[in-house]
Amino acid sequence: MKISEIRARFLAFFAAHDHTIVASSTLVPQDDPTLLFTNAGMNQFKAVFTGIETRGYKRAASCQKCMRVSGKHNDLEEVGKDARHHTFFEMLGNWSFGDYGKAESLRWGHEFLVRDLGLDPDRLWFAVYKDDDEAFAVIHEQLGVPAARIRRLGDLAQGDEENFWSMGDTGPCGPCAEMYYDQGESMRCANPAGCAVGVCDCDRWLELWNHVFMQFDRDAQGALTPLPMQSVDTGLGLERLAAVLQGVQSNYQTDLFQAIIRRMAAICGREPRGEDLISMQVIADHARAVVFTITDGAVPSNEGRGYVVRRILRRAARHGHRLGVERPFLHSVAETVIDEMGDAYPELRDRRDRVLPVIRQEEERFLRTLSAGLKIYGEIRDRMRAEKRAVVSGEEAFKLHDTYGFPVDLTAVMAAEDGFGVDTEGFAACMELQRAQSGKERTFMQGIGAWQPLRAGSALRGRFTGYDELCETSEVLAIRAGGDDGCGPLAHLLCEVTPFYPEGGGQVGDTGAVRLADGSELAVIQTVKSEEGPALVVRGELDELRARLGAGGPVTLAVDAARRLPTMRHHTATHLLHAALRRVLGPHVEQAGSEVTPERLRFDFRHDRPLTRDQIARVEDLVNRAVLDNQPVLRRDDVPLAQARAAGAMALFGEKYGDRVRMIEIPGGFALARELGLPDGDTFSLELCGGTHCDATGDVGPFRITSEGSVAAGVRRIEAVAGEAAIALTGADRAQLAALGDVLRREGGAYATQVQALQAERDQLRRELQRARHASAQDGLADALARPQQVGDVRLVAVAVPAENRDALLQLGDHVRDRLGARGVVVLGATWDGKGSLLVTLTPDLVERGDLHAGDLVKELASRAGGRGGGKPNTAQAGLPDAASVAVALAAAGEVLAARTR
RNA sequence: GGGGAUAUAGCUCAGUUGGGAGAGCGCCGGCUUUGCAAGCCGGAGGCCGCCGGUUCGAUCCCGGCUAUCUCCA
Repeated sequence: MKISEIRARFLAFFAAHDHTIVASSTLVPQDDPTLLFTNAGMNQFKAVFTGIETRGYKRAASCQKCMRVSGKHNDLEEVGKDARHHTFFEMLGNWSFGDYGKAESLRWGHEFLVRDLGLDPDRLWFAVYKDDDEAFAVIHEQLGVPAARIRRLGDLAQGDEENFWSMGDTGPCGPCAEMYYDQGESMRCANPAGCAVGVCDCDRWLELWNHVFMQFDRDAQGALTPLPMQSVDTGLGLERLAAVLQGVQSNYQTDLFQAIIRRMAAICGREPRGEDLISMQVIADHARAVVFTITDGAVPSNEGRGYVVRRILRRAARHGHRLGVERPFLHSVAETVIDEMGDAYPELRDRRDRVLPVIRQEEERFLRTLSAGLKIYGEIRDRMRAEKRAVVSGEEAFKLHDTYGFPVDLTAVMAAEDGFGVDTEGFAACMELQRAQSGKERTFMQGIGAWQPLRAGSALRGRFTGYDELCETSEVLAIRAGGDDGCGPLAHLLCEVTPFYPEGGGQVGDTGAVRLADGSELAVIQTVKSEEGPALVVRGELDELRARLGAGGPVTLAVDAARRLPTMRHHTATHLLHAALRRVLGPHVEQAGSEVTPERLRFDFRHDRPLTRDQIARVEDLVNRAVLDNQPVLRRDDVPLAQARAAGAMALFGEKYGDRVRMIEIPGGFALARELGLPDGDTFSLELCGGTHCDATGDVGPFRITSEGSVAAGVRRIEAVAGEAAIALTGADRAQLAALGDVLRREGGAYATQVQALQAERDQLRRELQRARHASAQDGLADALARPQQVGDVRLVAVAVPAENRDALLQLGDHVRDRLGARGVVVLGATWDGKGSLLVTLTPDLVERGDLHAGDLVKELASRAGGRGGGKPNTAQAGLPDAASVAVALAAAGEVLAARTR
């Protein structure tokens, strides 16, 4: 049975049992800083389980894209070596939100595996939590599984959380039941404690399906109280289920992986055997991970999830290298992944043309890093040979890895070719040191406490009204600690209704004030999201604030309109800019990030080359025309996601959306229609967006692009201003131009041409002046040259010259030296900027002779005149305090030279 | 968030007791050549990333900033 069929049958099975089939959520979670990637099917239902969010269904099933890159079974360096572990994998799951419970979940699970898929029921084993008699009974009595094949595991009292699931130390938790498949005696391990479910962790006992029963809420003391809404959360690994059904012993032998491995074998021309097979498995796994993460909006970079993507991609590239492939190849493997999985995940096909080049670019970048590293390695090798060492030190290997991104295993390969070893222990020690160092500083985002209600019994739910209101009277529901920003402790307030917009979607959080019942005020310095609603950030100790707020009577919440209004202008301008960019550059332009503040807007988007000046002008023009059109900005709240997509709304790459979304639409008016040749009434911009906007485009006011540049490969950044800020900018520009006009004494017009002419004239004059000065200086020197001082066997020319900078002085020195030809010493003095300067130059034969050194001479002369200097044997310079000291130094030249020459 | 490295001509990079900025490729001009990713000669092109400090003097030493590369989280 092919993987695609298993996936379809799972969903069909649960659909037949009244489950709503939910699409996989994106791999890149947006509002959850604790999560790098979606790592379980239940991620998208987290808020539903905790009761904060409700959906139109109580039963759901999905096939979820998942990524795991850390943890003992998912260590990146281990993936691909064994039969089971992956970075990217698919998780089948069914859920009950306060609907059915253990019995149904276990029964359906069993029914699906045995009756639908035809697994041998005698090979199924079960594990339940020690005290979960209910689950035991269901499995034993209703499913007819002999007691001998049901194990009781875990013991919370002993700290053994086996078969007991929890989200964290506190919160929802409960027992779970696991379904295992016995792969047979031939797969058993040699564990001395025995080979059995719950004892060993080997491939004989394949854990297929985990059913979690969320029954309790655990408090800080560890006490369990039953939840009002009992839920079920299950996870069934698609890859391992497929391996069982296809009768193979490794996930990599299933149809989907085989297709990818075959492709790789064709690319490198090797057989999938032994070490080569391992490399191909690594590549197969990583190619899937790379394709899916990039499709969902991750981009290889040097931090956060982008860094994970890069590491995976580079590891795959490295294994390709090992297979003898020296040119970029991953993008072709990626094509196979897209071909194989595009039916189940249409987004792979939709984004194909964006994803493949990203992969290729990163691979090429890696090749560059490698060749740079190779050079550094070459230096190390030369040094080692010179020092007659045979082992690359841990520090050296680590530096290659840490600073130049050169993989250690490759260092080892290179070293082996040169007959060297590598100190891998030393390397590991360096690595550990760095790990410890960065771990130490992990206090980020800490200090946010739990909400403390001001009055018992009120629901902790804040409603946002800021789309329409800037001021509200409301009740403060709860307060919590908000960490410390370095200027003192912070606290968060949760209000029943709040006009304050929390930071999100690129838009900054609102600031403003809370007026308390006693007439005093609290400054709101920021607003952030929380699961319960917008949290107003204020300064102060928790206890002190609680005292001031009392029992939470009504307060007045006033948003700082002087910041909010320009922010709204910039947000609406951002949508216009996005639409204009797509019109001017093409539909491939996609938002890659944005920041909207009162001062300006910043917009990052995908485009692979710099914008020309003309394109920038056209984009700015188009936005201004859209403003001029003064079309209403239409806001539609609560639109079903599917409907919004069907309407062609631009969803932000990687943003997390619920089932119902908010849509911002800007119609294309008459002027725009003419400008762009659009059909009348066409839409100019349609985006999913939670931000605050102007009522009409005219409110945006003038729009000016202030900069265009690059932030990462394939991503450009535009910064712009609208409204007041644009007026200010225009004013500043006008003032600049006026000042320029005043200087040039011209009204308007051809400033550039005029400045060019002035520059040309200046260059000309400068050259002429230099020539004239040079000529006159040489004239002045003619006299001195004609009568050089004879000191011993050398001739000395020591004279002051009218040089006006160092270059001129050096040139004169050269001139005199060349005229002297041989056995000549030149000492020139000059004055500029009120300070004296001295130059000593020797003819080459004297330098060769070795008894005279220009540097020593100039030092001696300078010291006699209160200055200092030095230089090379042939030429040297010194600085002197003033013009008078130059004469002193020149006068001493003969005496100093006489003392030194032989 | 924390560390390491790099920033010099359009591109790839050299440049150490701190003392006149270089090469190769590319570009422009001339000569040569049946043809070629050809040859020869000449030329243009640089605030040596930005700001400050030390120094008589900084591409070079020190500090800060910015950008890029890279590792760890």
